[in-house]
Amino acid sequence: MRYTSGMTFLPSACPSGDEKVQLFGLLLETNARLARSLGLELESTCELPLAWFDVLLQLRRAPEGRLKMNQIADAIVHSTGGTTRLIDRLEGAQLVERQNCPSDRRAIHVAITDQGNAKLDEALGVHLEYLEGNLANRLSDDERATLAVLLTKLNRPAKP
Amino acid sequence: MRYTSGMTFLPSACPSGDEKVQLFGLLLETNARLARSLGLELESTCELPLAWFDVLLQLRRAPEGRLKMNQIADAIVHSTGGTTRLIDRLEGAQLVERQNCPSDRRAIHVAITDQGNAKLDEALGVHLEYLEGNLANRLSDDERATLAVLLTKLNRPAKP
DNA sequence: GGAGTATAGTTGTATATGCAACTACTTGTC
DNA sequence: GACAAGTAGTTGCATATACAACTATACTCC
Repeated sequence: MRYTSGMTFLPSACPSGDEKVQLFGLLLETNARLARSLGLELESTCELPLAWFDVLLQLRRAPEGRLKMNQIADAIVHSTGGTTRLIDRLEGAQLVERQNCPSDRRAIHVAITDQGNAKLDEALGVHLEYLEGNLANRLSDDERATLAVLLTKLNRPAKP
Repeated sequence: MRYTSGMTFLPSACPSGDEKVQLFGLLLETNARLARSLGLELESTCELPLAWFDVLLQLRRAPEGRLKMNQIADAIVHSTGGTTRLIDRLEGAQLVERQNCPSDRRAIHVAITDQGNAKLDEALGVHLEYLEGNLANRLSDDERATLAVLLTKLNRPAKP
């Protein structure tokens, strides 16, 4: 390939090199790699899909260890339909249970069970080890703190 | 809820509050939100799924505008089987084409077509506008540069 | 207090993806 | 130069998820 004039590369139609486009691509790629490797790790050592782990973690963090369906859907960024079936599977495995919500009969409380807590503890062990080798390894304490700040800014919902 | 002693919260079995665990969760969540909103945007305005956009972008960045199947699979972080079928769809839409590789008859070159380039230009317009409103909006130039550095460190393959 | 609107969750259906088994080709070794 | 081992890509099958239509319940405003 030869370029006859100047220093531009594919000048006309190539904002693919744009700094923001690259950053966004990097975010997607990094996430995909980490999610995949962690997913394989959890699946092979705990038989726990990453999505299940995510649900259990959200539940543990929640007050009383339970959330409504739509809160889960939002927290794990799934559709409500997808969440229904994901919870079906978790309930089938007895890691969570559905409970009626007395104050709103449309709503469902999803609570983590003892089995779910035990499974989560096991998975957190694996996860922490994973993070030692893949996160703490690569970023210092300060860098991790900075990253957390930046991601938090990015994560805020869009303006109306 | 009351706590009788000290300041710990769910003390025994709760590294769910661990700083690294939180950071990792934040990364997954941020990514999921951004990917979803960009995907909806691209789909509704260009009829281009995010995965297709990703492939086209990788191809444009590649020298000669083409890559082998396994390079694509790696770049977009899919399995090779998944990539085969993704490329099937893109080829069906005439956005890319498969070409034989003369030096290795097992390999396939996937090249972006003129139609593919046109579609990508259209999508990049939408993407850039999206990034204005969702990335440039929230992070300064410096912050974006920092984020790029941190993600790059995170994105490196694990040690053997 | 009843009609209309909004919200929570589920289900039918379509699609996208991963894994494992497979074919075809290449490379290395003796 | 043939056989073993490795690599590139495809395919069968199972599964996970999204979207849209639907049901049931709650809220609002007249």
